[in-house]
Amino acid sequence: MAFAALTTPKLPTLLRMSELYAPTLREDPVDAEIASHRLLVRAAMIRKVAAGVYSFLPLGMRVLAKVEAIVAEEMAAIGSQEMRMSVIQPAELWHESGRWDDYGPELMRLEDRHGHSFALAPTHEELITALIRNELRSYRELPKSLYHFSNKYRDEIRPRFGLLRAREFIMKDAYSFHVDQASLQEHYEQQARAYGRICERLGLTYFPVEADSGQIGGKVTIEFMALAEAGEAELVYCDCGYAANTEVAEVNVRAESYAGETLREIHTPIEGSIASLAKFLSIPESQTVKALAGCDLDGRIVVLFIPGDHELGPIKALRAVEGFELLTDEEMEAAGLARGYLGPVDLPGGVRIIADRALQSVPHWLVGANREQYHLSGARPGRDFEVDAWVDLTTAQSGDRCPLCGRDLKMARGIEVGQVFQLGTKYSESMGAQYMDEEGNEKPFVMGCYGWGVTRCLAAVVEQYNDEDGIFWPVSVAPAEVCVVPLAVGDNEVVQLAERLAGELAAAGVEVVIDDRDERAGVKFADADLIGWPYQLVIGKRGLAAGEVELKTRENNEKQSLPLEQSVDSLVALIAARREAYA
RNA sequence: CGGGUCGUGGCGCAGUUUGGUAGCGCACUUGACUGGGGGUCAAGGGGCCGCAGGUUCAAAUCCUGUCGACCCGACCA
Repeated sequence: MAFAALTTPKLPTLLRMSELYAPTLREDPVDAEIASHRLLVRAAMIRKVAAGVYSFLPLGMRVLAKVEAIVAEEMAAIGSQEMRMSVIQPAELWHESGRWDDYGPELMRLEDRHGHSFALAPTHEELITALIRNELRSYRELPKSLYHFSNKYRDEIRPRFGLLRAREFIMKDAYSFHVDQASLQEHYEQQARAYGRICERLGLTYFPVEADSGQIGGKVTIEFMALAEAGEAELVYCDCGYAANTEVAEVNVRAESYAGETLREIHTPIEGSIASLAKFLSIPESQTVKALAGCDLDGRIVVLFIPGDHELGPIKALRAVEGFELLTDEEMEAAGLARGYLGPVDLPGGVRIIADRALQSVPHWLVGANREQYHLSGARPGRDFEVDAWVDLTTAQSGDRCPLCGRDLKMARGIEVGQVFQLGTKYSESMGAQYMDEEGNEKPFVMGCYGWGVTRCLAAVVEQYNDEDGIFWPVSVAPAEVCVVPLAVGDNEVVQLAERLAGELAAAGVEVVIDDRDERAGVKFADADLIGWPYQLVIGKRGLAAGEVELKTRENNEKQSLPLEQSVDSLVALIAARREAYA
């Protein structure tokens, strides 16, 4: 089953800089720190409306339209149908799913004049489930996959980095409905492959990574991470293809013993921290064991032990201990725990001990002695203390080993541009969305959902495609493919030739912008470099005298001379080839 | 939510310490020159100094309140 994509760009193929609303800025906006934020504002793609809220100007809009068209094509290719759902949603639906309360202050709420409550949609599971539950009734109609582009609203604690963490943003979200897990699995894999293709067509360097499902729910999930230093997510990856978010990566951690196996106390007149302990004993931090005191949902105290050179993974801790929260200094004192010198031996009664599974292979541990300025070496699980549970607790880091091939993992930062989830029956059960199977039994739909951050991926592309002069867009999403730059505006010959070439390129289907403003060369070059047209066709008296025009490739800033009369043909061929590379 | 910084033409900033005619650069308008990397000269237009109170003969400047923005933090013992 295939559907034509509805969201297709109807973009004029010949733009005039003299007419375009594109107020570029010479200076960086003060509040912009990262390249994408800085350059998208300077290049007149976006303007800030409020914290984390942006408008798109014509240039940004053209890029958006192209991104959406690519996403729409890939959705159509896997049989997902485009629709459009409302952004204002009745509170009742959110009460039904339980998320009116669970979502917390991040959910933007409003009331109408009658006092009825609404949510501004942060996502659309509730609405689509409510939509289909009375109208999609039979197994014969399944599977179904639907998607839409819409604004999403999330009242972030701290919006920042321009489009990367915004309170209003555009997302493509698809939802699928199935009779069983096998059918869901099939579409889930199609969606994941579509996301890979979208990344490639956008020119993004990316990793699909194992991830946590967070507030959306469900267990299986893959995040699509565009690599970028400005990204807020951290991932580990391996040459063998394995990649995972450090928060959930189940990797093999190296942990080591310190000294002999006899239990003995060491006087450590230092500040109670792993770094100072390792320094004091002149050992690597990996030979120490870090203890973290917390409590569970009922307030019962739990002490977690992890290899000293690692950090606690908060998501993993929550999986191991329901409602896990770290104790404050005061709470530790009240519980009689020695802050900075915590250890597993002779803890107060009733305190549970949960240890990272990597420590299972460490026969004896270097740990706190539960009294100020003393540590224990040779503490042996099973002999000196009992571990209640062995689980995976650490945030993955470089130097950990790949769970697939055992090689050392590397770390990178990334921007999460998309995520695919298997929801299962979470929403269909809580919201009573059922279909009738072959035997006439009512069954909850097995659901999947698939989010793609349209505005965020635009920022991700800029993060990967910028230099000191501005942006260099991949041809697939550039606001136009070629900028024709006539120099010497007073010169009729130059101007007329530029108009002719621009017209011929446009007629050949190339998206062209002509910089027909009465500006000096420097201004035109600076704007063209900033905005990031992939190619600049420079026409000036100098070249003309030799019967040549100049082609600048923005990606590498290389310039080449083209014979005037062949320039259109060769540029048309070049653009066709570039499009092919991103198709 | 905690800590910090800041709100002055469209943008970026000075002026606030020590109260007394609201300034600079860019942008904008007009004219002239100029024309291959943000040009030059000349003449212009544009601001209740975030908002609300207060002190004072007089407030961008001092006081109180309020709103907003930005940065750091909010698990990393």
